[in-house]
Amino acid sequence: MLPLASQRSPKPEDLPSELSGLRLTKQRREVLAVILQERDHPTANDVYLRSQNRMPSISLATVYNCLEALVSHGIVRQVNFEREPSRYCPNLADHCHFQDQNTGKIHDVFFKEGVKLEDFLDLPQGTEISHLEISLKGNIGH
Amino acid sequence: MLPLASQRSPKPEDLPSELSGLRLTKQRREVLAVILQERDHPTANDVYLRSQNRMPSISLATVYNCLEALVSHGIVRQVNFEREPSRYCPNLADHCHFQDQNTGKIHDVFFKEGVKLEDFLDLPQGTEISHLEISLKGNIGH
DNA sequence: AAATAGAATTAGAATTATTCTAAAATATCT
DNA sequence: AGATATTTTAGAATAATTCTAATTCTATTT
Repeated sequence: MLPLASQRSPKPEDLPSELSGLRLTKQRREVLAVILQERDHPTANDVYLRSQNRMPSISLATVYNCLEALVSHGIVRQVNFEREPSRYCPNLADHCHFQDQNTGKIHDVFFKEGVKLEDFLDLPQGTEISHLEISLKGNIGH
Repeated sequence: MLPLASQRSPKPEDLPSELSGLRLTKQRREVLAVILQERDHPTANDVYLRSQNRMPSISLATVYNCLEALVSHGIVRQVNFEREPSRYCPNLADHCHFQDQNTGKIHDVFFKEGVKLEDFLDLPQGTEISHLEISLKGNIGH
C-alpha cells in the first residue's frame, strides 16, 4: 500500500483494517479518512462534523478517542497554535506550520534540505529531542 | 534603567510606574516582579500563588488581566507547550523552549549566532513572520 | 453458532484553563 | 472636590477536552 500521506483521499473502506498496530475500527477509519480527505488541519470538532456526513451516529467522544489513538500510534500529528483548539495533520514528514493571519489557513512548512536542529539551535549538549513543534504566524505577500 | 531581562529580581517597588506605555499598577508590578524573580516559566496559577505572598488580596482574574497586559505590551512572553497551561517568560531575547521530560522543567534555548528563519525553513516567498514559537521536549544526558 | 472476554463506542457529566460580567475601588483630569 | 476613565475583583460563564459507566461490538473459544 502507498504511504498514507501520499494517497489523495481514500474512502474509509479503502483503508486497511490495521495500521501500525492499531486496529482500524469503522469509526477510526472514518476519522482517518476525514483527515486524509481535506488536508486543512481540522480541529476535533471539524472532524466530528465532517464524519457525520457518512456516519451520522458517531459521537464527539469517539472522535476524540479516535484522534488520540491515531496520534499515539504515529498515524496522525496533533498541531497546536497557542491556545487554539488542537488541529490534526496526516503529513508525517518532518515539517512545521504557518498560519496565515489573513485567512486563518494553516500551511505546512518544510525544513531546508539536510538541516538539523543543532545547526540552528544551541541545545544543551546531550539533549535528546523527542518532540518538536514549530508554529509560525504571519502574512503572505505584502 | 537596565533592561528588565537583565535585572536579577527587582522588588515590586523598584519597578517603574510605567513601561512600554503600560501603566504599572501595584498588581501589575507585583505580577511582573514575580515573573522576574524566579525565571522558571510559571503558569498563571503559579504567579497567582506567588503573588499572594506579598499581596494576599490579589485575585486570579487580576493575575490574568495583568499577564495579558504585560504580554500585549511586549514586556513578558507567553509560552505554550501543547495543551498545557500557558507559561510566562520575562526573557525577551529571541529564543525557544525545551522541556526536560524527567524534571518537567523548562529551559530557554537560543539560536545559533546569526541564524535566520529562512536559513532552515522553506517559507513560501513573501511571508512575513509576526510570531514564532518553537517548543522542544526531550531528555538531557542519556 | 453460542458463550465469553476484551476493546471500543457512546451520552452525558466533570474538569480545567481561561474569559467574561458587572460592581466596587482606584487613579487621573479639570 | 467632582467627573471620568481605568483597573480590580468575585463569581459566573465558556469551551476544549477528559472521564465515567453503561452498552455495543469484535474476536476468540467452545
